[in-house]
Amino acid sequence: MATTTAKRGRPRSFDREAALEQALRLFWERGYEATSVADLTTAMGIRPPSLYAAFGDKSALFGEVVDRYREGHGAYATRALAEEPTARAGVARMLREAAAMATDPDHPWGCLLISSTVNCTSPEVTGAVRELRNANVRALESLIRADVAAGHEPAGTDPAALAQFTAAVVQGMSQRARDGATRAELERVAADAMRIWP
Amino acid sequence: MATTTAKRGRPRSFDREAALEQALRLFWERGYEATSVADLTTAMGIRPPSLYAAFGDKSALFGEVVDRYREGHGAYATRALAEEPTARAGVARMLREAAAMATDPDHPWGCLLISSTVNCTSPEVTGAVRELRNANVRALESLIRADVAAGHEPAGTDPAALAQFTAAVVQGMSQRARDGATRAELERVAADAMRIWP
DNA sequence: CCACTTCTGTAGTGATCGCTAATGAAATGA
DNA sequence: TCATTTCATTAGCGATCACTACAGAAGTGG
Repeated sequence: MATTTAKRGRPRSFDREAALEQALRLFWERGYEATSVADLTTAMGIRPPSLYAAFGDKSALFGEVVDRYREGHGAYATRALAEEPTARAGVARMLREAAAMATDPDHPWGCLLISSTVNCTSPEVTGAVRELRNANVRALESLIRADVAAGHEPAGTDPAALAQFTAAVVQGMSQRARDGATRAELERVAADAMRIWP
Repeated sequence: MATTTAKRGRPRSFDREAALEQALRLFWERGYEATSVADLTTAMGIRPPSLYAAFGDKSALFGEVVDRYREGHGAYATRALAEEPTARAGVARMLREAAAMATDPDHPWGCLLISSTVNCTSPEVTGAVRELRNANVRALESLIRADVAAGHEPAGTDPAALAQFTAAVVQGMSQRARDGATRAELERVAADAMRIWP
């Protein structure tokens, strides 16, 4: 198979990445189901057939938005857990950065993975995003467990409980941000949450 | 004005309270906007004109549902804070009971006030329920502050921070319940959360 | 009985939902 | 040049949205 770099046919007349970013903002702000295709095409500056040709359908577009979010605005969490020397330090940094991200005035408040499919009648879409959240909880639990096994955390550290508690706090912080809580308030919540670690 | 107990005209042929309960279940499960009037009339066993005659419109029906929820399934929180001798004991009981309520298999998971208007395009409905949540946070802060002033809480107790932290934990527990967290897991979260109190 | 009031069921309203057929426009390959 | 390929536009698909006009049914007061 020769890799044909030259493209046939009429080239796309809009910036796919820029359009995707507009879709991300809208889904982040309003959620999956409350964002209509008409809303999307208006914000993206294209007509419905262009959206369907470039992205498939609404749920596929949302899937790309979720991927983009996880690699962009949401990547801080994975980075914090991966880069800090201990699980405890990673969680502390993640919570601190979550407070900043969730209240950043440059984009919608809260976390897209947490808020965009709360009221969604599509089991596929709801289930897929829920599974991402629950996988994050399991990954955090594994990270803490590995850290305990390596002797980096004190005895009495309960990986499952700490992961579940951290998940509840993060998801609660997202909701509080959407309700208008400030960055300072959420940073205080994050700092308080760390005090339950042994 | 004489109070006419006898009703004129054709009497209503359905149980208004039972119909309201069915609407509550549906709004709790799916949220405000994702629940259609057709869904509601089917669950309530009535036709649209009966719904509109008895409840006004969809948002007014939701308003009655919210009131019913606050006086019913959601009343445990106010009761816990009012009946326990200290704010600390009240919050501990509220969190413990929240874990049980949010995972009760007899009704939808989570908290209706927290989850039913996350993705809602009506500013009136969204704002009204958000204001109820934020009023609860302020009331909790006042309760803790009064308890501190009365000398029932140790020095160093920060009413605003504790109220915000508790709100985040409760709202996070609701989300975790909708994601499938068990009662035992959430009771552990609740118990852990109480450890940040001085 | 009749007149009056209120509720119920039928059958819609216009608007919006996600999505697409058909046609013309803009690029490439030969 | 000209056929081929791909995209953009117009226009509209059937389904569903929240909501209601209308007429008949079921009660009360006289």
